[in-house]
Amino acid sequence: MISQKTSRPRGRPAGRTAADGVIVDGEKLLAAAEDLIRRQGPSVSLEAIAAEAGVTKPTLYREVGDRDALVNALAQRLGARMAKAVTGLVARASNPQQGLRSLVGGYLNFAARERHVYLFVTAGGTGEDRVQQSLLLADGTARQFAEPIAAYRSARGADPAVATVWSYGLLGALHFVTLWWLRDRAADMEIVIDQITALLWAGMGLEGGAGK
Amino acid sequence: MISQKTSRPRGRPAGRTAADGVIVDGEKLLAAAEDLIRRQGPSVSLEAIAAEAGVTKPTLYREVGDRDALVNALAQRLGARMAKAVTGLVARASNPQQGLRSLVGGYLNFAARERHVYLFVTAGGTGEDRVQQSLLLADGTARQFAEPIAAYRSARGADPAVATVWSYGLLGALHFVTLWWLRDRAADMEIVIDQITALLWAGMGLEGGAGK
DNA sequence: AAGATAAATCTACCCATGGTAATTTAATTC
DNA sequence: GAATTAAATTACCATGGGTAGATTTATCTT
Repeated sequence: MISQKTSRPRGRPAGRTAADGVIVDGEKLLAAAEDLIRRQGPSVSLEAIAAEAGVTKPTLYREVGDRDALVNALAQRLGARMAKAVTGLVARASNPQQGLRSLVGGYLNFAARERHVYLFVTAGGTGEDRVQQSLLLADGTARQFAEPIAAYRSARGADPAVATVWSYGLLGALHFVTLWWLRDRAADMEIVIDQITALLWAGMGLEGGAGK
Repeated sequence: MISQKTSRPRGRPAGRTAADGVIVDGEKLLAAAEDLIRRQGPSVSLEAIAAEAGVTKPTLYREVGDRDALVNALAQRLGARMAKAVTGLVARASNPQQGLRSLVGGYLNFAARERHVYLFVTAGGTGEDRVQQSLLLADGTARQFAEPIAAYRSARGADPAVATVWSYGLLGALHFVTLWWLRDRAADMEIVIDQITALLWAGMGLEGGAGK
């Protein structure tokens, strides 16, 4: 029961010239994909996504690539939006610990609000390279985490080389707790945020002095 | 190019009676599945798995269920083996921090050795419930983590309610770092183990006194 | 002991979906 | 204005999960 929308005529569409700059616009396709995923969950077919955007599979293909490419593209999009929302919150925090708490809370809230898209980009790949698929969203974010961590530690004479591993660790913790919470809703969100914040805060040694 | 093996006759197999107890034995199917996944990667078809075990799809179906059920069953198997291997290591550790380090190292090593099966059970589900699929392996392990964490904190007057969230957090951190390491091999394993151990050790506050 | 029923298995099929080839129409170029 | 290029569609193929029905052997009933 796909939207079916316009069902264009068969050949090259009339009236549009290459000099118009913006062609079919991959962005529009991605937006449509997101929309449909939001409504129908992370298992939508490419056919349905194409239909939602008013095109057909080959066009979707030419524009964004195969399913893995779509997951990739949406991961970047979601990552960017998420980063924007969260950094906004963090900036408004009154102290570092509150900042971390804002980050954690922002992440959880965002994932909850965008549940389906979040799942699509973190577990959506049917592709071969499952490692890559699992880390798509994390990769972008990890780099953003790594820099401040390294800087902070350098500033206090602690080894900054941990930054990459810690970034992936933090994101993994956040991700799993998010999944668990999305599934079970077994605890109040505020409490979960407090608990995971406490873990990460202590883990990064933001409490007292620097590590060895 | 499937093994093809025996190709049994068509009807009910001769000579076997229900009173023999062990029937076709789901365990054998699971072992065969693991074997084939090890050789061919986490994207094997059910058809291939059935063939590897010398049966056909419907039999595999009757015995273990659909693909999600297979992932589930293998997750339990792998989780059990992993737990055994790791607790063995932890038991031999000379002190708590070394114990944690053994756990981390054991996890990473095990995942590396069983790379394909690990990926099959952590990212193998093509099914609907992606949240569930992502947490399959973690669920079993998290319960085992939660108890000692709660006990430890109770013993020092700290709130034991964090145990569940922390368990998933720890496993998420371990999982993501593992995936990152499996993909990039960008650092020496021993160093990665040290780094993630440091994060978790501090995070759980095993260093100094108890939390608030 | 013969016939009826149950159990265990395979063969053959259906159908959804990802991906591609061939086709059609419009714009652009020379 | 014919030839070429661009942008779509329709129609198809291949793979793979899942299932219905056929087939053979064991067990049960009378």
